[in-house]
Amino acid sequence: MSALFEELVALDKLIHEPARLAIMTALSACQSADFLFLQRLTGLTKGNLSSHLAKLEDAELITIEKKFIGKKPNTLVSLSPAGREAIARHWQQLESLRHNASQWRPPEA
Amino acid sequence: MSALFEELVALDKLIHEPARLAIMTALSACQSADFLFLQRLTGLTKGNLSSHLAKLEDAELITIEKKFIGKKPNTLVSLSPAGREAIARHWQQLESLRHNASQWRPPEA
DNA sequence: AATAACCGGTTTGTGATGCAAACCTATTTC
DNA sequence: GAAATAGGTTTGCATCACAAACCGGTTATT
Repeated sequence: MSALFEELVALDKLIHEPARLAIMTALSACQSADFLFLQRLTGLTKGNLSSHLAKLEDAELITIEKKFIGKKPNTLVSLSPAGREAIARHWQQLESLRHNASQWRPPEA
Repeated sequence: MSALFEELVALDKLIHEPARLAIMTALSACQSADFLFLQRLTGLTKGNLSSHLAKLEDAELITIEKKFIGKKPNTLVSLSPAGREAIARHWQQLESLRHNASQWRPPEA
């Protein structure tokens, strides 16, 4: 019944935020991606991408490896197992909530 | 190509916020609902529900009518035409983004 | 060999936001 | 007539997203 909407309200905001939802969704389609690739993909500025990644890393949803390719620094981002599960689950929640809500009827006044 | 993810990043945050997504989604299934009904449905406190409604009203996505039922004040909330369109559109966006992203493949490095 | 421009980011500053708690006015209950 | 309840609004604070400044190194430019 109304558990539907309470569940909606309680969606994990760390993942729900649009930029991070985009990052996580993109990562879920590949094993890893580098910083610049993600930046171009999402259209975020470096600064914002950097801080979103930091939050996802703090939450242990992604792992970040920094190394040098030749003389250039390179940051490689990948989903952790927990992250892969979390993003899949988030989309499932949204999908089922949307579906269930579409056939929900308010209890007659 | 990457437009997918840029579109995700650009989701309307006014509607995307979980509590408001729940409010709008619930409203989309009925013509109108009163304050307490929405409060029980979403589990929000009065204060937070009130300020979320104020934001939605400012954006002209909902209309709020206050009247008295007998001696008690009563606040009736309904979607505006724009609001009805906006919430439908938001779910469509999410749905199609999720679907498209699931078959997206990163361009080979 | 300076210097300017670029690459790949991180840190900082700030305005907006979500939430909880306090408050308010009127009514009902004890 | 005091206390609880209904139906909200306002206030205060802590967090957050975004832009802009910064930074260490590298590659042109002169």
